[in-house]
Amino acid sequence: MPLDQATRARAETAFPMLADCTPAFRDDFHSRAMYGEIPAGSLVCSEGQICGALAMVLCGSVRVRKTAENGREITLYRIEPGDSCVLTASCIISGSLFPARAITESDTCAVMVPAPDVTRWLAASEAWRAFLFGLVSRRLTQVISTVEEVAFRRMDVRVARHLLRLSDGSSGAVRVTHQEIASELGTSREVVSRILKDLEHDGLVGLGRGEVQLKAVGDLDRLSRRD
Amino acid sequence: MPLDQATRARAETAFPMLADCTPAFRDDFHSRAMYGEIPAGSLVCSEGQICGALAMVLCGSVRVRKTAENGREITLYRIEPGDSCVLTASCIISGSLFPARAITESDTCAVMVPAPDVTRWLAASEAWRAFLFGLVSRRLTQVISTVEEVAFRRMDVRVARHLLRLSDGSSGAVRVTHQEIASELGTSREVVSRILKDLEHDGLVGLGRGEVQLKAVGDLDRLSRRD
DNA sequence: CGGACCTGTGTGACATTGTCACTGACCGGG
DNA sequence: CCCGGTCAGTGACAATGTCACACAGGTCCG
Repeated sequence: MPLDQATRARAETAFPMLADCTPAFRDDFHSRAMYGEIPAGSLVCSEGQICGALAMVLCGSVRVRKTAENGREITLYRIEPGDSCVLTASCIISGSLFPARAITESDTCAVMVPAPDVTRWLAASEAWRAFLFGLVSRRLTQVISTVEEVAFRRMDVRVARHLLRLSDGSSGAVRVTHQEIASELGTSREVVSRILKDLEHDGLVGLGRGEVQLKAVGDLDRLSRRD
Repeated sequence: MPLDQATRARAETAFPMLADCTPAFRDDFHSRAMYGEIPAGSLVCSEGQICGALAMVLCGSVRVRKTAENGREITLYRIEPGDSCVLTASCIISGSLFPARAITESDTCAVMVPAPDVTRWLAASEAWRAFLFGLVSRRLTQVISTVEEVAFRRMDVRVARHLLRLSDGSSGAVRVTHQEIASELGTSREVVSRILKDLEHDGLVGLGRGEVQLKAVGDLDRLSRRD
């Protein structure tokens, strides 16, 4: 469905580029973009797929992950409000294949732009070019920092970081299973269990079925900054 | 120095985009681009630097790597003839900082494009847009596959792959130190030494100071495809 | 020639992480 | 209540990372 007034406003809040661009482009954008909602757990884009539209996320989040043959998986990055799937963008523009899987983590709403418009605006609008390149550049930087994490960081540090990210840095309980943490970080459930047990032993967290209580956020933060 | 006739030809061979584009753009490109040579071992771009020009490589190669606090390092990807440093490109266009270090591995020659022209052509030339997005897309895919390697692949498999890459898949000796392999793969010298000793024991390779002889390329290839 | 010195490699001990096999604890629905 | 599914804990062992140190092959220079 095309954009109503309220959705236009939300889009312009999430994507400041739409406020800074020329009125001509903005009108064109709003006349072509479609509004869509995607329930949690949907497969947005799968390995090797050719993408037909660019999703610009307004609410919810999408996890882009890579899965190994043995079932282990790792999160490459997340697409959150104000973001967009650049891999999709790259694939649209370069015609190449999508090298990972994207799955909505929560109910997600987005503005969808058909592929032909994505390329057309690339020629027509300075703001749109800057927007897309900004996305790609940020994404590349994010994936590179993922490489750094995986290659150099100790697993307890990575678990601590992830817990803090989940809790927004505040104290309290986080609802998450050991398996979910393992999938996020690209390791196995047993390793996460072991590390959480150690953290519990040291009083940094408390453990319950499907939840982790952050007890000493200061210590967790210190741990997460090690090395 | 600006491009002479021979260099123009080399550039068009390495970058087919220059042959497929409009004559107007091609002329513009050749009038603005500069030819440059960079000796092996030069630091092309360092962490956090703002890039002033886009290098399009004609010969030689550039290794882009990330270094950890403890000195370990890993190769993110290589820029080889026909490639260009997209991180540079992204940084130019989005004005962000370069998140890694790029060092020439061998004497490298390249065509340099000043940053203002990079953005100007982005508006003016369809071929240039397709070229840049293609680069970025490929690069993102490469870095993602690096994540996959690091997160999921066994180290002996990765060492075998790297040796085969170095030798172009043929038999014979490769001049490389254990430390160099370790830096390439993001591990430590001791681990590489241990794995090479095992490979030697199994008759897959022979070892000498600063060199590895590939003795059973078939077996190495089989190992490199495991999992 | 004989050291001083540098780079490259080998090795043992130990910590961390990954894998496998199995156990039991919790929770919802019949 | 029992059953089946999800979730977590554990021990054993393999693979990898880290540290400390030994040693071997060169180069340079007195």
